[in-house]
Amino acid sequence: MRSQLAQPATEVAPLLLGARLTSVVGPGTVSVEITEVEAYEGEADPASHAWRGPTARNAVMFGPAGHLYVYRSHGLHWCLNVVTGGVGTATAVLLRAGRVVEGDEIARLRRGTHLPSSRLARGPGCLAQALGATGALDGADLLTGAGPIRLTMPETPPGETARGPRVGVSRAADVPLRWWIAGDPTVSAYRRSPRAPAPAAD
DNA sequence: GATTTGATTCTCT
DNA sequence: GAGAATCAAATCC
Repeated sequence: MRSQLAQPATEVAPLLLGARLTSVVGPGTVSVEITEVEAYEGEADPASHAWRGPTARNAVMFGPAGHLYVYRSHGLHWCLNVVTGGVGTATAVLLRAGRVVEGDEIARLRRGTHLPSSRLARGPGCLAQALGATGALDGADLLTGAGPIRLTMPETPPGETARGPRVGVSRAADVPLRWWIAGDPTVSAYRRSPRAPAPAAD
């Protein structure tokens, strides 16, 4: 499976739709089925953290595929990425949303309120929170099966998928590197970054 | 060394 | 629809 992930993020991203991410941190097991992802193409992608080259924060992205890259956004939220490509290639796939398929009660507990199931993991920060994932998991190997968090590729195609521009990025905002499962209620609504330049007129 | 921004989300108007 | 909350890393002087 690791070889499957050792491809450019743009190749791996659609493959991750329908994949299952399972965390066993804290009080119990929570599994989510990925419904929305975004690809980041490393140093060639101005929207990627790796755009300026290797740093202490993004070091994991330059490592081997199949590891988890976790970073904090706005000081509040944790965001989860699957590292793809080979060593030295800083491509990664951001996990934006998912559907809780196991550990529903635990996820609901972490999210704090009695939300409908479709909102437990809608959005990158919410997904991480539902799984109990934090910066402590940065660099974790998703494929050993022994770690606190692991990834299982889908056995069957997820059905109809859609593709469009990435959410919230201020650079390269119009590049269609986001994939999601069409019609899924857990997919977050598209919101353009307030800092992004106006979209190119037709 | 100080300043600014960010792959966000929630709440109030 | 707009603004606040809040930490760290990158950038600038």
